[in-house]
Amino acid sequence: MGTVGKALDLLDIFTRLRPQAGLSEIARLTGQNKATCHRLLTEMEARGLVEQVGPTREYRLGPAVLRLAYLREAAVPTRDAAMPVLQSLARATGETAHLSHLVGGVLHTLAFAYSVQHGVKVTMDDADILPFHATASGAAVLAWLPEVEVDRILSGPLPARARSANRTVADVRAAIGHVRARGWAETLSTFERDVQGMAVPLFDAQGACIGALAVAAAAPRMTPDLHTRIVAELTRAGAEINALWGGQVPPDLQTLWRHAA
Amino acid sequence: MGTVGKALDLLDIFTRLRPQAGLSEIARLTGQNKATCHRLLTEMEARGLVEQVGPTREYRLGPAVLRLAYLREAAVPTRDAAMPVLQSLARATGETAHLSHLVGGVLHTLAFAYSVQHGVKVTMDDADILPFHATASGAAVLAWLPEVEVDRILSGPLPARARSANRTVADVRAAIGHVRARGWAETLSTFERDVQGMAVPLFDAQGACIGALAVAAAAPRMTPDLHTRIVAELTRAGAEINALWGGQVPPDLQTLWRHAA
DNA sequence: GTGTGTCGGTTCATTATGTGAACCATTGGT
DNA sequence: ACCAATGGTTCACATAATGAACCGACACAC
Repeated sequence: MGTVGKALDLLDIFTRLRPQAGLSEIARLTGQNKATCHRLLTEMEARGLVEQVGPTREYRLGPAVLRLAYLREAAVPTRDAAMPVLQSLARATGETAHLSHLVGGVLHTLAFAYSVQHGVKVTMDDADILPFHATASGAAVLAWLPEVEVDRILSGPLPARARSANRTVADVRAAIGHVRARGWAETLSTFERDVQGMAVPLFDAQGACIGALAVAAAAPRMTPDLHTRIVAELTRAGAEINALWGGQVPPDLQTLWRHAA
Repeated sequence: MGTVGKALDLLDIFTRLRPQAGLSEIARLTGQNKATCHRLLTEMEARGLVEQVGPTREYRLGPAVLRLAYLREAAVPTRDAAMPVLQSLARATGETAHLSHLVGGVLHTLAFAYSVQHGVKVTMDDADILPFHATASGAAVLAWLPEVEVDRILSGPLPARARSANRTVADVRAAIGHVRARGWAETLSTFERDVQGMAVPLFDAQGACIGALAVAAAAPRMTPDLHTRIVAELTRAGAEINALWGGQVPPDLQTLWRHAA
């Protein structure tokens, strides 16, 4: 792996639960040498990608990332464009809608919208990581990813949540076939108890799968009627976001969605 | 310079006017070898920091920067915290208020707020770069930056705008003294014609200057009365944002601001 | 006080990694 | 058919990354 990759890997240790970390801690978490970490962090600090804070000299993400994000949204307004669709999807279904993005082999929450209809709702957070093995979004993405990518992802370590749900790689592979034939993915009480997730894939201009649009419903209030309504709204919204993003939906999937709506 | 620094420098070529660029163009703009650029870009693409788009294979900022920005704002909500103050400053003065951040020796717009009072207003954009030599924000930052930093910045090339305004390094150095003695910076029709800017510095928890809060007023409607109102509101808002951010304002500056308000 | 464990940061011999001129294969214009 | 771009690749070479050992500072235990 190149030096730049190592440096960028250091950024992944920052999460919502661990917003900052000391030098030794970072070295321990990444398995890199302390001196190496120090050099890489110093170099990133000079560009504002990370910054040191307080007398403990802990590192955290720096202000430069904000600037880059503004420029990205100005150049390609994925979030701004999708937000209205996401909100109308949440309103139409009465449940939580969310959008996830595939970046570097990991599925991240890009945006979400709640419905005001029910007091009990599935809650989310921006930048959360979604496990492939146990979410509808993950299944939707896997189903339309090239075989080699799927292999690479499934050969990785199974996250704790997937193991506890007794989902093996074979289970996931079997599910992929169903998902592809149906045009959307569904999971029941796997990612979280009492959450029913349904998702459709999103594509880029070259027809490569780059993420998923999903509805996360509170399982106790699911009915056959609500289920069909969600499928209809989800496929419609999926087609809409793909159109807004300039995504190229495979023709067979397009017809599946047309029949679902 | 290290490899990581070179890689991150490549990101700086993306601006609002040039949201994407081809490989050869990037190599030309950065002065790096084409093969080097390609390797660095490929490595950054693997982490989603940049992405390639369309049949031209041009590069642009990738989706990973959004995730990093969410995590940054979640960890240290600079923008969210400052936004209300910025809006009330714009409302109280009837002019445009904006906030800039010093990152990697460059002053970037972090946020801004317009007043609805007048149809003619000074307009801004997120992530814009402010020249030190010809803005109130730049002067405010220079006035409270360590001498060595000031030297480093002023020894750099003068931007075209500063030259056209006939402002030399000596001019700027002289101005710094006045700014420091007064507690706030002011420029008249320098950054843009018919724009009067006034700014106060912002500090981090260690008392280091990290940015500026400014009001950009339409010069034609400036009156002595408005001028004193802006100074009062600006210093009050400056103290407030420094408090919100946990910034340590130098004691002598605190007293200057108290007398101005 | 004196050990013992951290911490952030630095040094420097070793070597892995990055470098870049020259090279393809394509594309688009003349 | 030619030329001048483009994005991307190769490989001998040299620069830049590496990491065990080190430092001084701090905090806690005894």
